[in-house]
Amino acid sequence: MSEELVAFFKVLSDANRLKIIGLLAQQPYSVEELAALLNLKASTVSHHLSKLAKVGLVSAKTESYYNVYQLDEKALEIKSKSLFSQENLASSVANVDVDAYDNKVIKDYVKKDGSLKTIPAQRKKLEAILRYIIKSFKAGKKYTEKQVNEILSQYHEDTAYLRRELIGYKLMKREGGGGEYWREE
Amino acid sequence: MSEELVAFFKVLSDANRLKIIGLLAQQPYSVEELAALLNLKASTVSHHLSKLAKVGLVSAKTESYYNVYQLDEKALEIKSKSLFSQENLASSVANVDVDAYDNKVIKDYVKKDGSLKTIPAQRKKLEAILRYIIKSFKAGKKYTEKQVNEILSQYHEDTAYLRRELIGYKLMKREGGGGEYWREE
DNA sequence: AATCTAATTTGATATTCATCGAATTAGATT
DNA sequence: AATCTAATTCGATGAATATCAAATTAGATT
Repeated sequence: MSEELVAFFKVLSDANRLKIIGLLAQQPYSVEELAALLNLKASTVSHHLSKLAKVGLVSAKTESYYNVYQLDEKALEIKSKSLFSQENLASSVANVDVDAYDNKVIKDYVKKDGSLKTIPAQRKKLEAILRYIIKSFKAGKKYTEKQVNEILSQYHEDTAYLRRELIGYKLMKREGGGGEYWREE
Repeated sequence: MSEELVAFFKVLSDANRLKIIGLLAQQPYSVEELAALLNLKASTVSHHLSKLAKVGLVSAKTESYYNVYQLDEKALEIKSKSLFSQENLASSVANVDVDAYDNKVIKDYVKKDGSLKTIPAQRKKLEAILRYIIKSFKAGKKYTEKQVNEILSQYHEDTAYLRRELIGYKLMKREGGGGEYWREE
């Protein structure tokens, strides 16, 4: 899907191909004429035209000796309107592993036994670790501070710091003074 | 002018840059995060981002350690709407010599004394030669057949053929039986 | 002040691709 | 049938560029 979009942009990312589109927007031309107009060899123009044809922007009509190429203005209009549609933007990231960053950070900071080597100082890395830790809490369930500390102690001895940051980054919530905690959804 | 358009397409003709745009369309990211998400080195991502920034599609905000990049959606929308505007199509051909084909044909068929080596058999080349010859006639002036032949004889002895083709291609017009000719405008 | 960290820049490498000339193909004219 | 002509395909070459590693820069933390 996304490959198609890349291919489309690749085809248009050449000055001579853009000139061909501009010329064909005025009137149809044969390969030989385009070659003379662009100061290129016919073989080169043929090469460009085949790329343009492959994405459906131009088409050829055989006229006695000549292959007369014309612009498909409909295709151009349709393509240009949908280029950055929600659909295309989404498809471009379809194969991206959205957890790659978190996984990388977890790999760097979590030991084989599941505990943390250290608590990362960098904000974004800390966030990733906190997102990892919060999974140990069931959504909807209420925990006492003691229970919270017990779970966090699997990760690091500084449970108070982890608890505070979980709340600071709004991954966990606390009820007034009652000492009740729960995972934010 | 046209160079700008080529540059824009060049920037977008890379799969990883499109992925970056897709990702930034969802939320801002730091270079490091993008590198992890795309499975690339930070230096490579930095390189891509600088190209995207150069055409105004993304911009960076420094946040403590991080350079957090965001998509400029306005710029994206504006650009995408005007990509194939009449203006851009015209500017792409601004530097094209529209007479190049005719000149090439003339160079191939006209001797130094101004007469034709031969009359080209190919339709498109004949047209170019006829467009060249018709310049010897003043617009608006009426000519007798004898006068027409005299002018055409500078180019080739087969004046009847040239005369017929000039009329066939509607470069010249003839009044009924009266034998009056004039150049079409 | 000294040390870290993320980002950028630089240099090198490998790949992609525009261009040309030569060979081939497809069609038309004689 | 034989000969032209335009177009395409093929092979080679040189230029552009995506990528990485290493060095450098800019800022923040301790």
